[in-house]
Amino acid sequence: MDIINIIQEEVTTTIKVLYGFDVNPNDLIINVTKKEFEGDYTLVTFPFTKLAKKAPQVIAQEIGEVITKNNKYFLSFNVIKGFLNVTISDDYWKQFLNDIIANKDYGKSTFHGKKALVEFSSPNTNKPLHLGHIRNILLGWSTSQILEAAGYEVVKVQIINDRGIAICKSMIAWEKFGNNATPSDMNMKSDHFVGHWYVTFEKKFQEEYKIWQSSPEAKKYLEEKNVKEENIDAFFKKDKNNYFNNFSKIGAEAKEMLRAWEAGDEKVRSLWQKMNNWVYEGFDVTYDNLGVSFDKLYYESNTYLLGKDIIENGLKDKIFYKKEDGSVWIDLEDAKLDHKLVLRSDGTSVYMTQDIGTAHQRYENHQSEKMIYVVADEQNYHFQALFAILQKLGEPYAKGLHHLSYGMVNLPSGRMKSREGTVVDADDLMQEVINEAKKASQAIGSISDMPEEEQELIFKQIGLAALKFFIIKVNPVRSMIFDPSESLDLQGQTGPSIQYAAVRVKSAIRKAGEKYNSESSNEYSNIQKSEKEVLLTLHQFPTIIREAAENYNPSDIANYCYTLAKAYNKFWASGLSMLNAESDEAGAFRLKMSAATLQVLTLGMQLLGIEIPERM
RNA sequence: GGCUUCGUAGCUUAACUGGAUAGAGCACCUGACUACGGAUCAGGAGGUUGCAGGUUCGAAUCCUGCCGAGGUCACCA
Repeated sequence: MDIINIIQEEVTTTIKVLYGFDVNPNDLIINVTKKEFEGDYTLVTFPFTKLAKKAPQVIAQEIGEVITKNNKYFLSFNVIKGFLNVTISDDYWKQFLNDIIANKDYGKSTFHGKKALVEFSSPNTNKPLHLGHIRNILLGWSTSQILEAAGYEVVKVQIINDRGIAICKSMIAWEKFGNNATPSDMNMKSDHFVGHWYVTFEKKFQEEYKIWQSSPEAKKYLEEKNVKEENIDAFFKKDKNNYFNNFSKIGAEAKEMLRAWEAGDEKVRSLWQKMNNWVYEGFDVTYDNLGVSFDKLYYESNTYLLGKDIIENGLKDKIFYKKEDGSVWIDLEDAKLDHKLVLRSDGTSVYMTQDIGTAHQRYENHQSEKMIYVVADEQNYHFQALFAILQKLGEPYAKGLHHLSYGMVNLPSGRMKSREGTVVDADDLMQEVINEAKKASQAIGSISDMPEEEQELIFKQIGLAALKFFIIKVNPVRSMIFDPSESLDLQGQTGPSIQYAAVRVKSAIRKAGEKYNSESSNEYSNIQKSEKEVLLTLHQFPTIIREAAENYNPSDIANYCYTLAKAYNKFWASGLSMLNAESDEAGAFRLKMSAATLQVLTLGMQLLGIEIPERM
């Protein structure tokens, strides 16, 4: 049984006996004792002063005396103000180590049969993935892993935004300027190829816009809009969308293509198919390199009409209302939101309509209690509204919806802007960190004896560990500044330094071989401070996983892994030898503790999508 | 402007959800490989937790008001 539970139980009954009142065991405040004090766990006794009518230090003293007498696991205690510091006996810790080693799933919860669906990535198909997607994908992936470790059956999905004006822009540009070129003709990764035509479209559009700005038509337009001479530049900058919709030739072509697509025009559909397939081919490579996959793909082209029937029904039930112009709305003021449009006056759907439909469809497909949307915080309001609507519709899954919102990734120079060419490409970035890992590794030379292929694999594992850890360690709610040079760091609070701690253990275990009889670890006495710190940290693992799952927060796992690696490194350097231990018991114990650390680090990092190499 | 999220060392960040002297990493300075892998460890310097009030045994954390930064307020997605 878990020592925290034991403390809770003993303290609860002791309080009842000594002072005659009940406390909820879960309300007790029990922390790991701070390093500067003696003890393993600390009970805070301030909250009991009123009911016990005694000073906190008196309560602590009294409780301490009773529980150390009653339970063999409590070796000793000391009291400082309202803090009762309890030292746990070595017997408990030795048993604890045996338990970890015996249970390869230590830290995970047992499967409880509930299902969680996690949506992440969900890119547009007009250009390649970038740094923003990487944060999204890493959060989605690790959240999925964490939920699974917390006992859920997890379905990983993405909805691919494969239709709309954006992809039409790529298509038009390719058709007009592409001369039927293929990605291999231009020696480009196929999603980058499609992105290239998207950029081309924007460039041509801008050129056209620029020329138009000095045309008679533009002059008339400016007069109509009453724009003053000195504001013209700013006006044109802001008015881009109006130009696109009302004047642009190339814009009209793109819009016409979208219409043709919606009408099912065969030529357009086949070009669309071709472009999208190029993009998917490229995405697959990126996903594969990142080490992520999905269980089910949804395509917007199949789902964008969903939801209309739900709106119709809801209209009958008076959940929605119709305005005179025929548009349909919902009043969300009681949810502290405003009125939201759900159908346009011409009867076509908006984003919200589609999302209502897909949520419904997904529940029908998977019956998942939880549905998690990993989407950047710029859409906070949208998801609040969506969830409120589904609530009003009485959807059975409405209470299990969660928006895993995360902050934008900014560069030291500010926000990424495609127009300014500051978007950090996902493929480039991965390549860069892998190269950096390679350089660093070759400088050390510790794996230079290995076959080149194996080395390359390890460089990749290290580089990706650096990138992934750098991003995941930040709490999702915070927007983060991504400094490329810092992400290449392999030392300090980084993925590679955690890998390194684990790799050293592997090396030591290999060398130890059969040197010690594992059973004799039970005879070890006098666990040292640096050993205890590792044990206490190992002990937190199941709680950390549970909390990370509850809070949908992978950064908890990342920070935990670092804490554990750090505690272990400290032990490693403490002078307590494993291979040349003072006794068989000590060696066996330390080896077992190291193996347990390796096991936990491996699982913890796996939850983040990070692998531990054999050597590095 | 309304709503909303965030403000912690020069920089990137943590704090078990109200607990002890706010903990790390980077950068800077000083040390440690004839011990199991130095991508490490030991130590130094660096903080009025944006500001001002309040709540209480106790506040980075909760409340109020300011200040600053992001996001959002489309018949776009």
